[in-house]
Amino acid sequence: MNSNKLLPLDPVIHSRIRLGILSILASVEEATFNYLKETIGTTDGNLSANLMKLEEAGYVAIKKTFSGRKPKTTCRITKKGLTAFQNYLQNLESYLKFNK
Amino acid sequence: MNSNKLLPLDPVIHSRIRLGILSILASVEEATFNYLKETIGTTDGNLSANLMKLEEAGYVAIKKTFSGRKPKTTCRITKKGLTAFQNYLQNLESYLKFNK
DNA sequence: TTAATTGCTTTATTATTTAAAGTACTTTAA
DNA sequence: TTAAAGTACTTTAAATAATAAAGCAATTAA
Repeated sequence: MNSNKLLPLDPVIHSRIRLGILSILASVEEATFNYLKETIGTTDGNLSANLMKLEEAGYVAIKKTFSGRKPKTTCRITKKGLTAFQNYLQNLESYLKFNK
Repeated sequence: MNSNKLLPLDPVIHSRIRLGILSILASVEEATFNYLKETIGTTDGNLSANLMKLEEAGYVAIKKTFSGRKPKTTCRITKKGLTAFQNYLQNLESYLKFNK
């Protein structure tokens, strides 16, 4: 038995949408709103709200520019976000490898 | 790039408490209320409510007996619960191994 | 015998998620 | 050229869920 306590999971990260956002941003340098939406498989409103939550936590940086004449939202993970994400993954292991 | 779509995560399982319950029960044959409570690190009320949710979903079976003269709640994962849990873990990999 | 403890469940508060509607344009087509 | 449809989001409101606090029915200890 390697583990007998489960570690806490950062509630800012432990939501399907936000976990998805961070998983993607941890591997991809930066991503657009639409890329995130399609890859995660969610709605505009849900993604918008969850991005704001991650931004408030300082886990992602959101850049608003224009692509031609259309608004464009680009997101990247911050250093703080990456650290938090890595810590989340580490704690998650206590669940996945319980008793292993 | 191995993956470019994130798979859905069963909402009955994707909660810290319920994920903890299933992680433990998947490895331990059966567990008492208190063992779960201490291992997960939660309160009585929270554990009680989440166990009921898992029971309603048919993911865990709850047995109520007496240990001497005191009530005792013992939980085990059902076949349906194990299948759902394994599926959850498989889908979770699409997050953990994104772009890997 | 009364106070504390155990082993839960129930209720109420707060937070989160989801869906729907709204805003501010841009593009296409009549 | 203007009306309709589309894009790219944000905001609001409703449904769900999580957490904390209070409650209950005993048992055990002082």
